[in-house]
Amino acid sequence: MRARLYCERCAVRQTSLCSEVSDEAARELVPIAHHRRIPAGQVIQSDHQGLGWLAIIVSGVVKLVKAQKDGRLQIVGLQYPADFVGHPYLSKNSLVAEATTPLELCCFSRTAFENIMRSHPSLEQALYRRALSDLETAREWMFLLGRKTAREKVASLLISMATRVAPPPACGKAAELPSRFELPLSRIEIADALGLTLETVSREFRHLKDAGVISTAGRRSINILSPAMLHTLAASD
Amino acid sequence: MRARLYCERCAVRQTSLCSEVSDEAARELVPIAHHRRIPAGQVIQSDHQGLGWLAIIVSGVVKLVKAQKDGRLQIVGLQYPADFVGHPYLSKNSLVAEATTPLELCCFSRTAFENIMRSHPSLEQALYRRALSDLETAREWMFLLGRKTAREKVASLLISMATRVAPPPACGKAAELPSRFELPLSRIEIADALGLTLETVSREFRHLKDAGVISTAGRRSINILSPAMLHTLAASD
DNA sequence: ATTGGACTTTGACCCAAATCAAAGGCGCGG
DNA sequence: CCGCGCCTTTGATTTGGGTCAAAGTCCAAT
Repeated sequence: MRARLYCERCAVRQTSLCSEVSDEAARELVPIAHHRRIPAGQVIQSDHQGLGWLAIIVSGVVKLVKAQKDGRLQIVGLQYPADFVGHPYLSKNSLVAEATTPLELCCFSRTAFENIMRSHPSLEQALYRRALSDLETAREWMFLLGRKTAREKVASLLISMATRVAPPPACGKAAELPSRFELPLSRIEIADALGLTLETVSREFRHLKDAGVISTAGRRSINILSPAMLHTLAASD
Repeated sequence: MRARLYCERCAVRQTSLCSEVSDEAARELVPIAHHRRIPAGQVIQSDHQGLGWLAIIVSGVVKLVKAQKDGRLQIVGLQYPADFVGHPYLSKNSLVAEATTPLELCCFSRTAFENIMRSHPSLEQALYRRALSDLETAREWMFLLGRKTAREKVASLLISMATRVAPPPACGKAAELPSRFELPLSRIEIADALGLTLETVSREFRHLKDAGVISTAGRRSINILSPAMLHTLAASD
């Protein structure tokens, strides 16, 4: 199984980098991989001067936060298992990446990784494709922020989180919503992702529960009672 | 002058692709370049099945629009002279690119361009960097959509358009706001870029004029009377 | 120069979501 | 098992920006 090529403990799912690069590139990556665990809430890269590392998420969720000095902040990206964290050729980005749940990472030192990238176009291309996919995600999110109502925003985020947190669908099958999943974000974080306040998020959760679309157990468990209704409320075309 | 390498009529400014790739790559690109003019308002790529072309903007502005069937729409990107339009390895994107002003493009057929890209890593890397830069722009924009007030949104967009529409600053100098520039967007387009309505945009223009920050001449000419005040109102940190 | 139509401005009113305020409940450490 | 914080819910009120409506302008084609 090729996923093992990276690193013994990296049971990263099929979609990860391993299946996108040439065998030689993968073989060179193995020895420079190392694991790391990060507790929830910890910042994972301030990344001064291009130092630090790049990583593939093995388990857990990372939020990318853009903040202003006046205290306002907006979550501008969520990275799930198999996603890449950090960018080579770092554009001194003004982002903070933070674990929203306990995290398992498969890390590569930045310089070693960039060296392999230079000699293996397939690796560079794989990252390029990921950047394009991130861009597409960001633009979809821009539509949500600019044009959707609070209700649609919450429904959309629930769908997107449920899809990404669930195990990947069998090859060739469309992704389906799980009937139950764990929220990787608190109410405040959901609000910061959607450009809302936590009170509004809470009220929309209440509405979804009253409408029989979802039910909750504890603070983080969500049951999706009516996937069809949820999709309708999300109004994603 | 290296800019000429691309194509005789491509007086694309210094920042463009030409200065970012190897000489050999640039030499291969020249023969496949061709020019095209596009009137304002015209859609420039629906790009079915990866056909069509990729282009560098020589003059004019392109808006990237994401629309839903219910009529809501959001501008999710603006491309200015020297920017790239379209993505290789096209991720069948759900975007429509449209000229907001008359446009001059330097076009490359998609397949020819991708072939050159495969044999010239410097070209691929240049596009990768552009994608990362687009991503950074998109995330900045997400903050604006999610967390800024109408006034801050309008001020921010004015600054960004004024900066990009102006001639590039002398090497080593910081970009400075021109005292006068032409808006590349109508009021409706500004509203669609900022997640507002055209009425709100109009009212914020009025406020900026009353406050002596800008003045207008005709529908599209803007005079920046107080760049400092404009920056303050934009609240970009 | 005239004129028609689209773009823009302005005004009046309304509503979705923010803000302010106060309980309530989950879960962790003792 | 208990109690204390913090996260979350709920309620009351406010408000920024949206909606609806009407007048005013720019400008391109006649």
